[in-house]
Amino acid sequence: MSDDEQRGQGAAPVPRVGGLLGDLQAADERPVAPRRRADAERNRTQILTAAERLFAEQDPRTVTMDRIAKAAGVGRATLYRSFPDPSSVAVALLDEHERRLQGQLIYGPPPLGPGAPAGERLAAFYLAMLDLLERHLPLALGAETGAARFRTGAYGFWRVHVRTLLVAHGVRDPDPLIDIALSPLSPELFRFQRHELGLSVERIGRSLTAFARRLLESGDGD
Amino acid sequence: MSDDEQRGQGAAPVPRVGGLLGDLQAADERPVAPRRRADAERNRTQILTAAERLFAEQDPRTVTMDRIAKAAGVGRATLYRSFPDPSSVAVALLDEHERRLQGQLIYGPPPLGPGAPAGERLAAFYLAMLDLLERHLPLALGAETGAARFRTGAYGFWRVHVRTLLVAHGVRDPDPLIDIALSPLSPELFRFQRHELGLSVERIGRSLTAFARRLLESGDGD
DNA sequence: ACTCAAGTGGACATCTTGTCCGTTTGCAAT
DNA sequence: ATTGCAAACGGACAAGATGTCCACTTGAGT
Repeated sequence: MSDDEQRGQGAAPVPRVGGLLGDLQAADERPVAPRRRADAERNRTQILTAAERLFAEQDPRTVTMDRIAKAAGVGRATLYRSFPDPSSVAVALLDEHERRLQGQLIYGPPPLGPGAPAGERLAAFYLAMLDLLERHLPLALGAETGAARFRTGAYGFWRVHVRTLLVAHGVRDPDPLIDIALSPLSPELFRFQRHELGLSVERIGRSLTAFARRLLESGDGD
Repeated sequence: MSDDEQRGQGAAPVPRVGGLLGDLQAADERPVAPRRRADAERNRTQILTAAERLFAEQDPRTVTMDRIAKAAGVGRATLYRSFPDPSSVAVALLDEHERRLQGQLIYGPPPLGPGAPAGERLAAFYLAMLDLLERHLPLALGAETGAARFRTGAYGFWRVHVRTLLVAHGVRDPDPLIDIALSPLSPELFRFQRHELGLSVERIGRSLTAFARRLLESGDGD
């Protein structure tokens, strides 16, 4: 769960995600420490548990606020108190899993963490994200609906990471390339390749690895 | 409009799009030639005209079947007779504009058409698609909702084209790379880069050009 | 002119959304 | 323990969207 979930919340609070980014943004608000009531905490857990099951069971795009509330055994208004829409529930769930990878990118051993050439780090990042998508595709798809993936804190984190790699490699104008480099990781695209085309994770992974190396080839800069 | 719009239609006919692909699939049904009634044709025109305006005026994701029907001055059931959901209306509109580009890719002069190296053709394709996105972004965004872009006939056409380029360049396992190479053209991504990051079309275009050349560099095969 | 299938559009039942507001409940101060 | 109060809860409501049904209208062959 996000650290900033301890903050007091307004009428329709959007749970902030994205780890480091969220920490920085909420830093000045944290000391107030308005801790959540026990029943609220319990309900939140029920909501997340029920939602994770729902997203896995049916088409993640058809999960509705009403059904989440019913499945969690809470009223609709209670659910709205914590989340503005179904996708933000999925985002909150995904956030837990993404946090580990975020740590590995910064502090972990190469090639995922610092120390390896940019091209190798990008390739390793692709493989790690593929693994994440394979294991949590329903959540990733559920997080797409409503406010797009570009708005999530996690996406902001991936952007910062990829930008670092591009700059380290000496790319001339890195900014437009950031999101281009991230676009092959779209959950919707993964679903298509994986379940409509029937490609294996390994095959996609090999292509992405070659893709990453080609994109950030050692030798020339730009 | 699609050639296959002359076909007879069932209860909730999905207008097929995508030119060549559509033609091939409908080939055996065409000779029946059950031509449409005049009032149906008139309504269809009204629907498309009104819808194009609606998609441009408001957030394309919020355009509803009810509003399209109201704006076109027809009943809801009449609208459902031709299109199953709002996104398929957008797809039909987009299809007209994409058809010209499809022709140029096959019969036009290089670098868009045959004759240029694969990398240059891919770069030219990217630029042409960017131009299309810039001019018809609302429609492209409207076409995303509901059945995803991967299901449209047009996307199938782009896949065939890119696959041709990859094979011509001698890529070992082209199939997983097809959709990876197409992923930077996601309308949602374009909207983000263009209107949230504030990048110019030219800047995105330069990045994509470099990207295409790097991806299909002359010299090595794979 | 006549016939009939194709086409039309109002209406209906269902579902979802977001918010309001009276009631309940946790927690801390007494 | 008791009590007071803000936080939390959840039933209910109005608005709006969806997909389908069906009685009526209309275009186009005979």
